[in-house]
Amino acid sequence: MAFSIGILSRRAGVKVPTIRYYEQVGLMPSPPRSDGQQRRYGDAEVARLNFIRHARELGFEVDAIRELLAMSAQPEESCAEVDRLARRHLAEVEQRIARLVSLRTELQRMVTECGHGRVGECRVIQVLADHGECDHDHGGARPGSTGFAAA
Amino acid sequence: MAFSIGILSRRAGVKVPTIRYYEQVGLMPSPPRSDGQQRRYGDAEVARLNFIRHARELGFEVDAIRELLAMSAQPEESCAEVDRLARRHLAEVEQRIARLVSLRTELQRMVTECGHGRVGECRVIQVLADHGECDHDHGGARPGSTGFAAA
DNA sequence: CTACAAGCTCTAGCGACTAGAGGATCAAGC
DNA sequence: GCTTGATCCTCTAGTCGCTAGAGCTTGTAG
Repeated sequence: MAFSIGILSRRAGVKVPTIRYYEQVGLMPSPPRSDGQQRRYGDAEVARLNFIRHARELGFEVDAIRELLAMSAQPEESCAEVDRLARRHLAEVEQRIARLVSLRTELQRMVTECGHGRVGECRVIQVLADHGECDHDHGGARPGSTGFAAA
Repeated sequence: MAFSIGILSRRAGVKVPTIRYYEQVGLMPSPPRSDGQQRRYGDAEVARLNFIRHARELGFEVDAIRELLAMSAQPEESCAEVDRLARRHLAEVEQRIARLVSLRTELQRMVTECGHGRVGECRVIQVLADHGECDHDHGGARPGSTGFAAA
């Protein structure tokens, strides 16, 4: 019935130090201890940890999971808050996708324009160097030199 | 000709503490100092910092930027390495997009299936709770309770 | 009863910054 | 020349979600 943190780890697919970390940040309860101060868990903790793991896999932050867990303890309440949290997270994921997609576009343009010649004519380097707000030219850089290479 | 870190900050669009951090990790050179030990920069540093900022905006890691900067100092070399770095980064971005897209799908499914009733019947909570490896039932949870809610 | 695996606490590290304390310096105005 | 206030300096610590390791104790199987 009562089992160790290692067993819990295997049953829920979460590493032992991570479980202790979750306890520290208040996602998991402080469980009862054995005579020698070792943590003892039951099936409810497996379920809770699975919930946490799945929420993390979906990209929810620890703070959000704390709220989701608190809400799931109030099954008679309206789920409007749960819905709001999930929608907000969805919106964040969509923003990150949009941003990454535009990064991908620019990266693709860079690598397809690269003529595979020398660094001095490399499109990748040029794009990285040219995108700043250097609207006035800083003068005498020879072609093929970015002029800032000394660290 | 020689200007302060604050001016550099404004010209390159990078915050002052970030510039000092870049110096610490070797992306920016240790510049000459004034009599009172304040950093003095020139135009080359503006260009270098713009390069760094743009690479960061494209999601390159600091280690990769260090390599890109070193390569750009060798304009006669082949740009094969530059190309390799950019392509590897592109592949990482594509992986992240793929992962986020599948997250988005699951999140969308969750929120559209939510009936906006009580938490106990909320699809969002159910999906989070059910996805684990709890293939055998943990017994007597009343309908509407996840059975792990005590922290 | 002895190994030794697994547990414990505590501290520090990752990446890329950001924030703040507490003090020095610089440039401009009078 | 002097004062003011913005800017600069170094140093430490915090962010997030873990992960790694040291050094010690406990549990369990043979």
